[in-house]
Amino acid sequence: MKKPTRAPQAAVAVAEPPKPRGRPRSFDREAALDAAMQVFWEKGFEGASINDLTAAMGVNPPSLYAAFGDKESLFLATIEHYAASRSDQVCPDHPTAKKAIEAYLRFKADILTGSGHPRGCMLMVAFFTAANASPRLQQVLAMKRAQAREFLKERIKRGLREGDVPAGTDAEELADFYTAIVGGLAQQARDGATHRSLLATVERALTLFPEP
Amino acid sequence: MKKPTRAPQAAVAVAEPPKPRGRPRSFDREAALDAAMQVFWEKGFEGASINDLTAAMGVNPPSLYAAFGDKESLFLATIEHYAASRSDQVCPDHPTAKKAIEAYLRFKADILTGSGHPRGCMLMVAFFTAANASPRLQQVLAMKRAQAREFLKERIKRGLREGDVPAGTDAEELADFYTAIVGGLAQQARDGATHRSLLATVERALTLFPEP
DNA sequence: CTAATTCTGTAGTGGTCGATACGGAACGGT
DNA sequence: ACCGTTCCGTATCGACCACTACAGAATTAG
Repeated sequence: MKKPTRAPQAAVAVAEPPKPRGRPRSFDREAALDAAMQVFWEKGFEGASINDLTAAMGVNPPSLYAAFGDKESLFLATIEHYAASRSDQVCPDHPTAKKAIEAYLRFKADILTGSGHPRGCMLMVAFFTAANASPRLQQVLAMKRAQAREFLKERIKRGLREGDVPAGTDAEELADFYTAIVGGLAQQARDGATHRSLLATVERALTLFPEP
Repeated sequence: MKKPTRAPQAAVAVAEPPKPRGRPRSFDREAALDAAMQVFWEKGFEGASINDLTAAMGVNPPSLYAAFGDKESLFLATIEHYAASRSDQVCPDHPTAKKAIEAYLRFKADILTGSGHPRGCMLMVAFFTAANASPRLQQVLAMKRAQAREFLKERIKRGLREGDVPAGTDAEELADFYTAIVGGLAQQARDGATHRSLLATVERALTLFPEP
């Protein structure tokens, strides 16, 4: 992607933008994206109107459309923003599958009841509020859900290879179980459950993780 | 509510309707309600338009409004129809709390993946698609959710009294856990999970039901 | 029969939806 | 200074939303 040729005087700054020519944008794109994420997180995809979004972002409709495209593109951008800042933050360097999944569940419980943003999981809200959306959007959301399940499954499989998960364990089935736990936590968090209540369910669910 | 006085000639038929006077309704109210339920179940409250509903019910808008009131009233009627025909069908005569909850979970798994209606739990779809709805509607939905949790909690408490649940068991916490399981099952079913997969999760979740 | 009543279908109502046309403002290049 | 470019704010656009006015059809009461 990088063309080493043609670098006129930019000897120092590599990522320097080539100075856009027209009138500069009067708002912070990342801040506006974060505001849009909060609206979608709270009201869902179909439940959030352009009016809601522009009000929260402090931007007029033409600026929104110029910066992000249509409503669906903006939503996809907020999904990536959400995944990058929340969903994909699990560090993978836990010694055993059980510890990795414990960390994953605790991390989820933290986010689901965290302050400074709406309750529950944005991807789950999106899932249930995109029934009339385009197949493209539904496909992206389905992929995100499948990724979460895949993360659990692959970590269990690695535990099987490394011996910290007893042989004969059904990785698919165990991943399904903990995926269900995460889904249940997300729903209860949306319903107003406390962080403490979620952690209790996490603890209980972890007690039946198979050990050698 | 009943006035024993003034019963002219209705000696035999007690529930006989007093023969309405105007033009008779040209559609079956229960069938229309069931069709509306399917639409709301699939698309959610905000996602289902009056157009979708009238098309599925085979009825024109004025007939819909005359028979059910506004959209929210129709939705509340479908919620009751759903609860009466699906959610409230658990027979309570199981000898132990574990068996009762096992039956409850298996029954949920059956409904969530049943044929002849959309996947997943209508109440959960309603929950996530009523963010902009009236407080009255949100309150009704919250009550329905609380009832499900209460059913589990009370059955566990009864098990504690009758001795089939070991003393010291935290009924609140255990009920929260199985409520999360049900929520997770509902989400996975909506996502296309098989009945078999759901049953596997149910089996796994039941293995950590405390026994004396 | 006529009158009263209740439902049905047509054809809309005002309001909000997502998305835009347009003219002026703010910038860099020359 | 002047021009091309890009963004901003106003003021919409047609489409769809939940909902209904109205007139005629179907029934019962008398």
